[in-house]
Amino acid sequence: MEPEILELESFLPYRLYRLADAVSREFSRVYKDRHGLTRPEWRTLAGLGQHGTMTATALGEQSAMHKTKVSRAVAELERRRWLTRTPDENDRRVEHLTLTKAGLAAYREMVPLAKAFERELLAKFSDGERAAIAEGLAALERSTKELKAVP
Amino acid sequence: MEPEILELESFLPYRLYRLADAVSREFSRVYKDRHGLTRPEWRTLAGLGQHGTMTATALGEQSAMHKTKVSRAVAELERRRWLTRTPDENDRRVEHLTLTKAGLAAYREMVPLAKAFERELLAKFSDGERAAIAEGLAALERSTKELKAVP
DNA sequence: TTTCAATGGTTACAAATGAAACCAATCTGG
DNA sequence: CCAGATTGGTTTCATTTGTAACCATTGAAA
Repeated sequence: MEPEILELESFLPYRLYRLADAVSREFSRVYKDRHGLTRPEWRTLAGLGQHGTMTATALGEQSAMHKTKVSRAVAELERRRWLTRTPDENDRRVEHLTLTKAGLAAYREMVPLAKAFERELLAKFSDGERAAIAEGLAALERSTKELKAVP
Repeated sequence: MEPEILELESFLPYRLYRLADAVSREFSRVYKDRHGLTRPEWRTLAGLGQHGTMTATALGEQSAMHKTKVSRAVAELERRRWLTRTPDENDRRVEHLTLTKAGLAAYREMVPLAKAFERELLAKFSDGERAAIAEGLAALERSTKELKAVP
């Protein structure tokens, strides 16, 4: 029996990784060039901007980050005075995180840039392609959720 | 005018990154658990297994890795005696990389595992979903190629 | 043919990451 | 009530990564 060959270019994990890397690298310029944020810091800002107040654990779940990443990102944003921590009344292990005025200002400045980035990216496609992207990603996401559920 | 909010969960760069991270993390068990390879090392092995002989530059292009990653991965695989370097006859800066018997054996052992992984992942979807995934990814890839062409 | 730019590849250093240990605080079962 | 397990979050350490500088060689132009 003939030894098999794997075509890397069409291998799903590789394709996804490469795609994400390219898109995400390009988008990182928006927050890196502008404010010198790292990706975890940007996600933290985005999470708090979107939800108002969150705990570190909730942030980690929403934005798919390991708790050490969250911890470090929060520390840095606090150092910049972009967020504050408020201890929970009932459970003193928990802190509630909220953006300060400065943090909120940065968030509001960034949102339109993020949306414009996405819009421009999607503008290149036909309606059919956009639909395929939406359906394809949704299907893949469904399948990775199962991965998490089982282990 | 109302300040805008960005829904992170539906933001394309974030979705792609999360997806790639989940899939690629899961797949990494195949080469990490088995042989303690890093992702660049696995890709190097895959590239050489697929093409027989390549230069480091070609490897970097094919598998979308920065040249330092390639350099380090090659050094490690050489240390394991999974590949050898042959200086180019005409240009002494260039080296041609080839898998040794041991490297080839590892490659051949891994290919079926990789294919099985992909097959199982795709088995969860309907024909329509698989078609959407194929079309959607292809469209996205086309668009990121443009990104590279322009900068 | 000498000089200067470009190319293939490696190395040094700083920053980002992941794993595991850790510290409190809280919850649970006996 | 209290010993052990669990949870929220931080820290430490080793590994991985990215950037930039670097070395050697080759190519191109004057």
